[in-house]
Amino acid sequence: MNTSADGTAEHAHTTAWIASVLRTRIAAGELTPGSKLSEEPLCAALGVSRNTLRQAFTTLAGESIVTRIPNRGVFVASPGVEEVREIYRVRRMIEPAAVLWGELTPQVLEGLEIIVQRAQQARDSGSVPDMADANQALHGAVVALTGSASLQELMDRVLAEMRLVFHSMASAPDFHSHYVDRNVTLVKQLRAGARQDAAEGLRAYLDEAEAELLAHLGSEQDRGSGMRQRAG
Amino acid sequence: MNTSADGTAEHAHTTAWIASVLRTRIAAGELTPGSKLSEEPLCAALGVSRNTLRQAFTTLAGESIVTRIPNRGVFVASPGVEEVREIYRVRRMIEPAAVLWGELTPQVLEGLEIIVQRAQQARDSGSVPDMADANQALHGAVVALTGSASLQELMDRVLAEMRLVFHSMASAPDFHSHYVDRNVTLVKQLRAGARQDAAEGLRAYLDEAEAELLAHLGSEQDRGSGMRQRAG
DNA sequence: GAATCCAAGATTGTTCAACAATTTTGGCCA
DNA sequence: TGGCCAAAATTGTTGAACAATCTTGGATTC
Repeated sequence: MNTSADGTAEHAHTTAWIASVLRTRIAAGELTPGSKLSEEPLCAALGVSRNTLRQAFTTLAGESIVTRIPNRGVFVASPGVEEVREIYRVRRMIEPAAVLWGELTPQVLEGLEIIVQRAQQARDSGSVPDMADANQALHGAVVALTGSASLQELMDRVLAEMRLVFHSMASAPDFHSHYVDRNVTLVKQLRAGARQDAAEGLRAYLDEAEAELLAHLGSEQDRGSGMRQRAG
Repeated sequence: MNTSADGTAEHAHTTAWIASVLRTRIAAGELTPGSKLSEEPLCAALGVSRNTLRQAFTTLAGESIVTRIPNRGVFVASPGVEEVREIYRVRRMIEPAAVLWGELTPQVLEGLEIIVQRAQQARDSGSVPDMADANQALHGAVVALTGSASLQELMDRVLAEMRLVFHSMASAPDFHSHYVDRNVTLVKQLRAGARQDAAEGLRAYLDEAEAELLAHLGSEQDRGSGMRQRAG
């Protein structure tokens, strides 16, 4: 019996639906990194069979949103130091590449401009979550310059993993406010067609952001429940 | 009852095993692009239950090796013109990026050198498959310069899709022989530390290769059984 | 009291049989 | 030939069952 509530769930969609529900809950921080997703309770809570839940698990594991340990269960991914390094390895490649070789149409530049303004407003009103959102939106839009759905998907996964990193931190200081101006500069350079400068500035920003995040992660050690992912 | 034949198949591995078997058969061209993977016959052939086969399908669909159409079944991916364009969008970003910003150790350069020599030998002996292999190995090794497992995984998927493109072509002309020298030049430039030149040459090569492949694909039209993927 | 070992219980991985929903097939009719 | 419809085949999902593995709690030993 599919969700009779609002309608859209005929036949052949419940697995994808369950995967999407879990994805959303994890992204929202309801299911915290490292926590176990036991089959029986979840089946009952979601109203699906164990088999379809397991299939949804397979989907999420493929997206690295969840970690499967044979015979032990599946856990919300809990990215640690090594995963953060990998995140920035990816970003340091594809973001500058997008800036150097992506397509810069007036419409796209307009979109970037709007996002940067949103970030400035968020900083003015002191809203850290809004600043984080705007920052992610901006860097996602940068990768969109490539016009590639695969790269966009990879970037989305990377940004989702970043959110997990933030969710797993006991204290979440303001990582974003002093990067707003850098983003303003980036967009200004793009508007001026200074791709080379934009790419270099972007790489410098990514180096700094990685270092700052790693420093905070190192200082926080392992207190809190979030057991780290085993090293790759 | 898992494979009792050679041993390694205790508990909790058959889904991954099945996925790997299918992956291999598709890569080898035994299962041709566009062909349908019906559940019942495959279950019988592989000796697994319908449920685990379906789970393997979910894994492969996540890797874009297979296309799932709700209520119709799963089919071996059959990349067409649009997919080829996407492949080269990705490659035109991450390969030059790897060349510009990857880590160039002497060991890695040595590895590239060896691959290029393999390509030259393949050309001398006139073996098109060996040339194709060497070409893929070289470009995979270029992406490995990034040090990023995620980017490597993306590149592996892209190269696998390229193989599908070749498998779906009725006639497979020699796409590689006249690119061997270009690859030699690329490695030479890397050895000399001329990253900028290498990146530009690489982008030019990718543009040419894409154009040539698209031209051949366009001339071949739709004869043959391989129905194209529906447009994205 | 702390550490070790072991059997009972719980959990995961897989199979099987069933059923609803949907698609495909094959024949009938105009 | 072309369209229409019921029968058959196929997919998506469920529920119960079982083997393998992990976890737990207690008894035993030092």
